[in-house]
Amino acid sequence: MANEDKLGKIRHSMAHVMAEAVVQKFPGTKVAIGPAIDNGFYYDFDLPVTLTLEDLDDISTRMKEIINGKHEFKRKVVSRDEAEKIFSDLGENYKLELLKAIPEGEEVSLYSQNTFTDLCRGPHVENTAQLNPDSFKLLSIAGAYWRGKETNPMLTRIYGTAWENPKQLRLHLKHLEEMEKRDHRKLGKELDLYSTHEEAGPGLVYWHPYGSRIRLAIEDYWRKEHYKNGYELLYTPHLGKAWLWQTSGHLGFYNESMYSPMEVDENDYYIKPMNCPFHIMIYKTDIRSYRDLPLRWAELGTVYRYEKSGALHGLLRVRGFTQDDAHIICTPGQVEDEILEVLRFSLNIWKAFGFSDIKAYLSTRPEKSVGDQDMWDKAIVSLQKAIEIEGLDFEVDEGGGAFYGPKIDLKIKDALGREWQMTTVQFDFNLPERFDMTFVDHDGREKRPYMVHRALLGSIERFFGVLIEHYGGAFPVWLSPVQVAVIPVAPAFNEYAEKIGALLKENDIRADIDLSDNRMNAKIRNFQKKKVPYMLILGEKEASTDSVSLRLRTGKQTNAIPVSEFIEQTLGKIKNKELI
RNA sequence: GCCAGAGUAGCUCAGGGGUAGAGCAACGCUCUCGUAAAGCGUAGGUCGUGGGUUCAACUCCCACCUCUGGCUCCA
Repeated sequence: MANEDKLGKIRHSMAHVMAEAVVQKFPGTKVAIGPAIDNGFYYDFDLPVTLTLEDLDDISTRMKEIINGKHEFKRKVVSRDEAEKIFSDLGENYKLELLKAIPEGEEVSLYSQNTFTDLCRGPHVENTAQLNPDSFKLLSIAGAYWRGKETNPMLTRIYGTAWENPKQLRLHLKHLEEMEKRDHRKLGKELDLYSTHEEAGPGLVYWHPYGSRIRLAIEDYWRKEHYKNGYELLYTPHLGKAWLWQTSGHLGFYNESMYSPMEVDENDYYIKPMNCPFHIMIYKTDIRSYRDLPLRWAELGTVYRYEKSGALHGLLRVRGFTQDDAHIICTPGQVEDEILEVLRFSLNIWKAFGFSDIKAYLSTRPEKSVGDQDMWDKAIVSLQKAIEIEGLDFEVDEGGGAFYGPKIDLKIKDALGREWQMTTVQFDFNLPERFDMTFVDHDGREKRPYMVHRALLGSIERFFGVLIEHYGGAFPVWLSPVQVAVIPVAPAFNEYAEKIGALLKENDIRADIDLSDNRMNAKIRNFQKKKVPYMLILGEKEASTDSVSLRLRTGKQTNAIPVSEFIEQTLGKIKNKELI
């Protein structure tokens, strides 16, 4: 898109202007790379000082001056030797390294504006006059490894956002504010949904009563759908002896994500980072016929993985989580249908939770991998076919598969347009081999089944985090921890409130009855802050006519609804998974 | 794990080398109330943990833990 190109040029040019400002302000700074990114730009610096947030203001001010100076962006093609001389004179060793990485035969170009020259392929705007000094903002300072490698030195990265005009900038800043408001960590506290505890172990989630109510609603629905779609549900242990993990290969290739073993009766036991080996143990308790296949076995399996401390993030990145895992074991001939079925099933579930903007990513064979080429090719074809039949947008991630098989990942877009990787459907050519899984085919011969791993929601914890942000805490009725708040207008009507509350509970509606000595207005405010979808206000009028006065969290109110009608209506909304 | 910033009452936050402050919440009393906060009062903190400097540290210094923004990694 032409517009995107234009913004890209603006952002990339902003990065250069920022680099100039930083180099001017902090002589001795070496510059690394500074690309345009979604919504803005960044630039990585090797600075002689550490930056503070106040420095960003100074840098912005200097940037505005540079922009207002109406400097031309000049492009110059130079020979490698010339470029090398320029950057070694400047002492820009990062640029020299980048220069060396440019393939032979490719043009080496420099871009200069005002006092700053950068090794850059461009393109840029023609003149800083085309940048608006009031449509960018420097946002944050962060550390970043040179070229993204952990062993390389840590550089200082400054992130900024830049737009064509101040209005667009304002809109974007508002969007950022909205994201902050919906942050699941903030809402998790405000709505009393979950907590984590440093003294009890970081990255481990404690589900509070209201969070648990939501989780139960999710899991109940999940189980029902799985039974409906031909799955059996399993429960398996949390620990397994080293033998299991040796056989599966996890001790070899997954060791650094696993918790240290504990010794029991002179054996090493490991807490599970994955559920698959356990499902395979169940598979191997019997001789399986082709008539038994496909087997679809699902489990809400809680796993523990060691994550680097800096990687932990609210519910989205934790050390203990429950996967909505399943393994499909089938004949090679069945696999195509099974994949299609998984995809279809998955899309239905996403729809029920209110997500319909979904994109698929197909990952193919990486260099280091197991299994013969023919199997890989066929598997990839069946994955792609399924994506196409379901009419999903997709991208191919060449070589992005696991070493044991190709996969489809689904990324879902939330209400704010952010993509989250949740569903994963992965072929496994490794475990059936390692565990010597077999089935007896038509011809009486033992053959190797295909195995497909899949997680729909991914993990309950992460899904919950995304769900909170998607709805901004205002969950659809069927998921709301409190579906109905019952509020008497005065203590004299407590009895009627209790009667109505009991009736709701009898009908499996989650109701909280507020008999505190708060005034009615305060009660409404409290429930409003908890984003309870329905509030029933009960006083003389209602008690005498066996009715309720309904207030929605939107503020809308309807008076004198007969009790039975309200219950029926609410049950209908729950069943149809309506927002409110 | 790495770079930077932060950690003060249940929550949100102020303060600052001389014995710790507000609002909300909690608790008690009064009020008996019609669609987003009634009034008054009481209680609540080894100022993240450990060490150091100092007559004196919540404040300054060091180490560690955790959180936040990133990098790396990923459900």
